[in-house]
Amino acid sequence: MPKNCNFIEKLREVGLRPTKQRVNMCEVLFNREKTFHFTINDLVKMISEKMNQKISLATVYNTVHAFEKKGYLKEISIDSHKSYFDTNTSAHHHFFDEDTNELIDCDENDIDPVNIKKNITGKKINSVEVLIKVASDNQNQK
Amino acid sequence: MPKNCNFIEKLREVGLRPTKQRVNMCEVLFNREKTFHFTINDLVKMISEKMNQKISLATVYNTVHAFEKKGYLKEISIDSHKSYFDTNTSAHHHFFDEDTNELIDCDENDIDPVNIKKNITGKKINSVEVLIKVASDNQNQK
DNA sequence: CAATAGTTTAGAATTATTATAATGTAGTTT
DNA sequence: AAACTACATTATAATAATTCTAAACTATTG
Repeated sequence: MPKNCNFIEKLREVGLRPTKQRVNMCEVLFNREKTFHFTINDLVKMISEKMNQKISLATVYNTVHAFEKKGYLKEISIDSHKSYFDTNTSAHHHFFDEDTNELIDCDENDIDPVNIKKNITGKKINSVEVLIKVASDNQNQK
Repeated sequence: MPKNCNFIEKLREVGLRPTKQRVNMCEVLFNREKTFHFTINDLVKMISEKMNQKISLATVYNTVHAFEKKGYLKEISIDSHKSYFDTNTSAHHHFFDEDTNELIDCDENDIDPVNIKKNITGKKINSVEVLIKVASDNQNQK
């Protein structure tokens, strides 16, 4: 079976029509071993290059947000200038390499569960996320 | 002694000239019991109202960033649309109330230290921050 | 109090994101 | 497989957040 079948399936599941652009986007996003972190700009470049075909910025924004709303992508905000998306949508933690501006998944086993002893009264915890900022050892920190 | 003396001092320490606008800003920012979370927009409004005098957006941006660079303010990014600053610059964790869009400091004693068992090799950990998103109990989560 | 170095300001420029409206296309119907 | 329809894509315009600019202003120094 052609490798795109599952993407077409996936798009249909989510209620999106499997158009050429969206299938290309899926290949860039989901056709990989490891989870993948990207900015919208990264993604536009990668799709244009890999598929050597231009894709409109608006399409990328719309489709990324459609995937996000349906839970196939997750937004991670580092600071006001750096917003990433992650193909790993489960609750998990991140390293952020300040030297390379790279976002790296934290293996579930490499960090102990966060123990919150006291929550805001009357509220339910929806998510707990840890961001660990790292940098080269021999360098002044941010 | 006039209440502004310490702000003038503080500004001088940081290498900023104690102009009228900056002293006003300091009053809004630092003249309070509890730590204070705000967006740039919040701050402009508060200064204008409290001091009943207009202040330029550019001045607020410049001065906030000057304070941030010198370590008197800390940026906290919730998602790409919500960037907050915090007058508590020590490493600490936050609750984010998704109902009210309010950022709340987490008391140091209310959360156990985060235990990171394995770091990226060759890198030094600069900061570890936990963001706990909460919402009203009887409400569908984000 | 004059000189100067740094500051404030309005508005222009820039950047990231979203909206728009015309054109195009996937999927369905015939 | 032609044609229909609903949804997509696109270039561009609009909006929003932030930064830049250059002229007018002000705190400090001598």
